[in-house]
Amino acid sequence: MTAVSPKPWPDADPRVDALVNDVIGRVADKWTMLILEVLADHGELRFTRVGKLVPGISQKMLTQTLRQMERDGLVVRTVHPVIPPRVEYRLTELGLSLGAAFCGVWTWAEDNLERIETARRSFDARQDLLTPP
Amino acid sequence: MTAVSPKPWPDADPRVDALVNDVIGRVADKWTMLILEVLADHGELRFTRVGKLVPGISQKMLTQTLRQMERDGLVVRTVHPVIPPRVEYRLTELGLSLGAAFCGVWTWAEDNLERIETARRSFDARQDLLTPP
DNA sequence: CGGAATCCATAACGATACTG
DNA sequence: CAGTATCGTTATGGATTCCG
Repeated sequence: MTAVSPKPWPDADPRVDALVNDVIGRVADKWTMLILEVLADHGELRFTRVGKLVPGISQKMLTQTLRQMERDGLVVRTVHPVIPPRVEYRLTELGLSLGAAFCGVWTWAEDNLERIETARRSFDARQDLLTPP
Repeated sequence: MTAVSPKPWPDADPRVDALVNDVIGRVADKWTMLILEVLADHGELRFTRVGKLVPGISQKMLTQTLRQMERDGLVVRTVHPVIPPRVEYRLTELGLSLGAAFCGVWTWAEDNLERIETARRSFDARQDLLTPP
């Protein structure tokens, strides 16, 4: 992590804001995060292996998400010109740093899972009181 | 942040994993993050005011996202029984802690915006080389 | 003012089939 | 094995209208 501004929320400039939001939108989706995790855990992996390590992902989304991540400079794709083909994926330094940044969110989610589920049940119970069919 | 496991990536249990992923999937979307930010910045806000502070959000998504956040215990919704109606939203302690956790991702995005854009341009340029119509 | 309800376009995704 | 291509479905989100 490089320099951090002193304010609790980093920026107010709407232009930077929009870009940051765009980046986050691309980076913070379900599959990207899961692939990020397995690559951070296992280092370099083959295409099929990544697919097996990410629970419910379809082959289409696997390809698509890996391409995006490659485009964004989060992973490097290495093609070994052999038959059958062998393609390895690993995180770049940028990808690793993103993993580190997201680590806080993962632990937050873990730490607060029950709190959230309790809140949901409570909320849903309140809703049911207002609509008893 | 409470106790953190020693490993670089927090968990390997597939069940917890799935739940965490679910929570992250809900919590890490575009609008939730933006609303989280404006509420963290401004404290308590009225419905319309939040809408104005979040750049391109539609009224539908504003309502929907705020409801979800309320259900998850991230915000509290206070209705003042006056006319015209006055409804205020503010972050709970849980919401604030999520904001703090996401701060790392925001600063990461800010710090690496240019790196990502450079990577994208480079990637796109490489692609164009392979398909010159 | 703060929504709820409806309609509609399109983007996202999964399943399937085919290829080098 | 590591994809690409196509199709059909579902989910998502904007625009609009109406209501207490």
